[in-house]
Amino acid sequence: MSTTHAVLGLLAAGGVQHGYELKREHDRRMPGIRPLPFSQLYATLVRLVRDGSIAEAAHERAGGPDRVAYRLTDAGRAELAAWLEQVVEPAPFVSAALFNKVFVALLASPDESLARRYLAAQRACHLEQMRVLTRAKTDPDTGATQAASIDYLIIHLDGDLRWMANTLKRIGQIRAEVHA
Amino acid sequence: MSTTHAVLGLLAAGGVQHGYELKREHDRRMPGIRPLPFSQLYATLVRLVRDGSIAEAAHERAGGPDRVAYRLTDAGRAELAAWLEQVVEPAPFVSAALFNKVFVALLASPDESLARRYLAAQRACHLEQMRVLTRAKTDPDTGATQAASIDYLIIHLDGDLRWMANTLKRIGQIRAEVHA
DNA sequence: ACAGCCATGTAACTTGTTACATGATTTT
DNA sequence: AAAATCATGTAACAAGTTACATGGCTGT
Repeated sequence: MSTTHAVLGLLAAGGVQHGYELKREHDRRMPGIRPLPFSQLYATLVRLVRDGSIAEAAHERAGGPDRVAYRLTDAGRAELAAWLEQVVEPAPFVSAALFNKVFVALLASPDESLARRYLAAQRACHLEQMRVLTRAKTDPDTGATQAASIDYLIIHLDGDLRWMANTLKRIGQIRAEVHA
Repeated sequence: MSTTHAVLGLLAAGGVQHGYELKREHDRRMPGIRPLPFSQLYATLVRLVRDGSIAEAAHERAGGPDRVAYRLTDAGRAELAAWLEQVVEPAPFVSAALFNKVFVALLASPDESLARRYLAAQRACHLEQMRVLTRAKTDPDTGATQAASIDYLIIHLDGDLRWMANTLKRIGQIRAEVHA
């Protein structure tokens, strides 16, 4: 879903491009987003062509391997515009590994010691990652894009830490409910 | 991944159980986690049997349709314990629809107005959801488990809002980098 | 008789992951 | 001559989504 629209966005920004170039530009222009694997990119391109959002613009063999260039179709441009007009609906449910583990830990063990132990270990891990990211943020060759992504990670890491602290306080009550 | 271990956890807690009951207990004991669709549950059970983490314990036809009861194997118990010992490694990359949209909006439009417009709309949507969740949290028949999940959602919604505010301030700089 | 819950599944599809296959050109 | 980079893909699998198929039992 996000890969799809990232590709549409890149084509909108850069005009016509072939797969390899799209991958490179994706990773270069949006550091902080996970690098796009070729296999996924090529699969996405096939789907986008099938769905009519993009079309082959040219086959070149310009002093090298074949390259297939793609262009946005009108349908693709419309699709992209529509996606950008829509807000992301906040999920009514939590889907985070962290959260799941606490509950499964409470289920799996009769007392709450396992959950406490897990929360303590996870806290240490999060704190360490906070330190790493904080250092990376102050690095002189971190651009605004990188900084925005580090910001995002730090904010949510901090959110997790606060949630874990809250949860630890009420772990006994939660345990009782889960085992009810 | 989380469904898998949720099922193992339920079997560890309940000793039991057949598919239907696992689904019911999953949803009842862990409100705040997305209700588990039957189709996904049954697919998960097949995988777990294949991988040796669970085994069929009994086929009953107790005054009703056939039920296939499952039990944890030793391998399953070990797998569950190992999973609970591991902390969740914080992701080095952002993967959030919110984040992606801002960058795609900057790519797709020559100026930053689209990104600004999106951020404003998303902010309104997030604030509204915050209001809904805050109300739900103070509801008298919200238990500790529900409260923990609402807490998680509110904290991360708030994180998003702070990130969006930060990002809005530096949107010009980011735009420049993305188009470089 | 019919609705609704109990219980198990299949099928088709999307998105993403990891690993591998193929071959050409450019750089060292 | 070897290594890196350019370029395109396939295959298999994991996890999750939506929709549909099947049939028995229970309560009104």
